[in-house]
Amino acid sequence: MEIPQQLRDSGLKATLPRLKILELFQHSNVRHLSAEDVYRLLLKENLDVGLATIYRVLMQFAEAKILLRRQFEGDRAVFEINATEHHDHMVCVECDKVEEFFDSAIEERQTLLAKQHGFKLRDHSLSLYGLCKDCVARDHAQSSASRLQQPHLAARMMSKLPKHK
Amino acid sequence: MEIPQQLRDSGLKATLPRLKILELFQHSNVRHLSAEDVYRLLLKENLDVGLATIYRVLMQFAEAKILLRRQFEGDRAVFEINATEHHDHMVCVECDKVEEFFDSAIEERQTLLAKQHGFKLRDHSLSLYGLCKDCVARDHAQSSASRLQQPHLAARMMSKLPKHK
DNA sequence: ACAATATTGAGAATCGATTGCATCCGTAGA
DNA sequence: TCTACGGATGCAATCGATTCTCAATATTGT
Repeated sequence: MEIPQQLRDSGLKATLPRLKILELFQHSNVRHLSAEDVYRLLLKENLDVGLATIYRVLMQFAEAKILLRRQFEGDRAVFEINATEHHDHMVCVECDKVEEFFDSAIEERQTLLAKQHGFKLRDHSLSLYGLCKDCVARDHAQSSASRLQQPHLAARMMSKLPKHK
Repeated sequence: MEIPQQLRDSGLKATLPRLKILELFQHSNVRHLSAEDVYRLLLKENLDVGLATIYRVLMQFAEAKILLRRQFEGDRAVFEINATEHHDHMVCVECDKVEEFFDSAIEERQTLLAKQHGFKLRDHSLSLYGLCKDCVARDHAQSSASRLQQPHLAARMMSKLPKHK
């Protein structure tokens, strides 16, 4: 469907910021984008849309079910287009890559467990955290050289790096 | 084990704030506490510990695996004592009650799926959101009277209430 | 008890996100 | 096509949660 029509169907005027933001999610090869991500991507196209507008538009798109809002462990919120089937996520704690997966066995168990608890299920969120295939391989290559000393707990505690670039 | 010893084993000095905070988690009947929750509970015992200290101590306890940090959908971070078996959560979107559950079938599927993706699993987070048994019952009782008009999408968008009291 | 060192508390600073407001613009109707 | 209305935008101010800075204080090994 045409983007402007899709917007009007949700009761939203077809403005430039909204058109461009939706286009971004439909065409970007990165599926999960934060408000800042969107802001910077639009800047690259010489579109200086205010951050406040981006936050507002993302919120409206989420309300209209055009986008899905996701919140991974401690990280800022990201959005993805709501066009594919339901799925959960594997997040690499090293390179931040996000992979998607679906498992009907897990879905069924969730439904069953909710029922057993008298719980009326509205939504759920399952995320696996760890090292993706590439990062496992890379870490393995490096570790042979400098395996000798691991920083101990106290030292690691002091070195929490910011997550975003 | 004695609390002071438990702290020293983690390389932490047995200070009053730390003792009291750990005690709180061991004895409070509410399992999941935010930093603010801890702050207010300590105030009730006439202990005015600075918020910064509480955030620091909670972080250290999480690093030391004494506490587990949890982050539910959009909400602030909460902590729970890491003494019981691993479990996941059902969160009531109406009364904020948190129930815990465990399902080995789900756990196994997660392990399998990670392996299939070449993913080295470190951690995972599964939360179900919906209405708990009590809130389902309460809503049901009220709905017969005022079922007539539901606020429409735009109106609901405008009424995002803050989550904490 | 003392010195060395870790910890605390208060407030300022940061971070992501939201909001108020004056202005601007998309769109339905003339 | 033109116009006016109401929604949409940008900016700056603000928010709540968390982290940082730094001087003052408390804990621990000796």
